Amino acid sequence: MTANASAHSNLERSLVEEGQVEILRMAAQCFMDRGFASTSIDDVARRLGSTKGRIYHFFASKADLFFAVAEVGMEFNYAAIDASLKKEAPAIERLRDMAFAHCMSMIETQPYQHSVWQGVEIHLRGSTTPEQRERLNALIESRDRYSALFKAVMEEAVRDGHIHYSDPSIARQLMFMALNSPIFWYKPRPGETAQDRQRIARQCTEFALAGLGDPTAAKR
Amino acid sequence: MTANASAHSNLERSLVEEGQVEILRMAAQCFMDRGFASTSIDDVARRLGSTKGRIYHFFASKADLFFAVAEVGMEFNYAAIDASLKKEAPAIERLRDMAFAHCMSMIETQPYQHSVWQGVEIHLRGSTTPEQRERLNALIESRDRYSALFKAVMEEAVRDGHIHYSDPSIARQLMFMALNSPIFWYKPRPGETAQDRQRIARQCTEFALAGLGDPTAAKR
DNA sequence: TTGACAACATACTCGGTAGTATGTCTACTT
DNA sequence: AAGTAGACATACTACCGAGTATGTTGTCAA
Repeated sequence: MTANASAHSNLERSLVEEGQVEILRMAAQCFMDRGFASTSIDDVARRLGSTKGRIYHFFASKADLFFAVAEVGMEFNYAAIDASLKKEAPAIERLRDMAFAHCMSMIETQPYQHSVWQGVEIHLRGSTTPEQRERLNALIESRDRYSALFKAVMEEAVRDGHIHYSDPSIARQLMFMALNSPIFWYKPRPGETAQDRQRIARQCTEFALAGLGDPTAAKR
Repeated sequence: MTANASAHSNLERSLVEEGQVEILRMAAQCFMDRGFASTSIDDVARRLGSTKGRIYHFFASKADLFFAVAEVGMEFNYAAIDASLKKEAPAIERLRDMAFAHCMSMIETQPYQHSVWQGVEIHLRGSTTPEQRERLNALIESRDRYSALFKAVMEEAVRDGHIHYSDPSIARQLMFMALNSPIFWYKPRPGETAQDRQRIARQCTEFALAGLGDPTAAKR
């Protein structure tokens, strides 16, 4: 817990000026709890024990704040899978590591990831103002690049004969769905350890790998 | 398509007075496109080519309309898996049929199911007024009973040694996540046939079954 | 034919919320 | 010591959207 938590904090600090970090954290919590549309700036301010003024001093608009949260969330993900991605190992092994790391990121930065999800959903429905559209497109692009990292490794694992499926794009959707699912149902338990979270991520990963046709998956 | 579409229409007609059906359909579309919170009653009215008056004549509030949509959605699901549930066959076979039928229901009544999902999410965040709370609890209860139908069959299949996993509740979450996922990424294609949708549902089903540890799954 | 009611449309109220304008205090510079 | 700027708080505006109150029109019963 301490290792990852501090890693996240460092990343947060590197991305935004100190002082905005707390705002982002509380905003992410609110967006997860009530959804973007139902969250008022005053809600976030209340959670901060401050007022609107503080938020609007740093962020131009509600959408601006939201995108900041989502972008930090994506940074978490890139950082999480980085080591596994570069590892020298068979594709199937890299894929498993990336999947696990991704899933752990979903669990340990859940509020941020929930905002990322909402951003993607908003994009799918297509309802946005022209100005926010650009920022949203950038987020989606980031998400696509991230997804492509998995795509490449998956294709390699298919060539190696370790996984197989009919429609690759659907397969990726299903894999991410399994790995992302803790976003929706994970709830930190009092007295929970890092091992507990790892067990969750492991089961999600094995489920996903097995779903992709890896015969060695879920044999535990 | 015609068979299922008419089945849905019949169910819709049996559940609500004729004339409300069109309202429910358009409302479901709006809720899917913009989300519950961002959908205004005027949006729904515009989609209907009418005004607020028509909607408020039949539904007491926006929340009332939403719950009506979600409840019809759940009725679709119960109806969809009914035949598979009663079938005389090994548990693993019933499970596969139920999973497939459920997934098809997600695809073919997508807007309704998206509302069901949102309802569950709203419940998870816990933010609602006391009055709507009761109606929401009923929806969640319906969802839980529905999930329990799968739980029973899954336990039987485990006893038969056809599937296996560590945490049953997580396993069920993951299975539903895979089966429900078309809610989010399915988009009807022009000129699409019922077979196309079945192919999608089949891949989701095989992914889910394989994820649950069924060694015969995804062997196609 | 006339009333009564269902199925809407029109016109309005009113609260909540995004965004703004302005004030205040502190720290730091020179 | 005075000036400046950052980091907020306070007070206000303007609008949007849920809900309501009140028409209007067609239909059907008696």
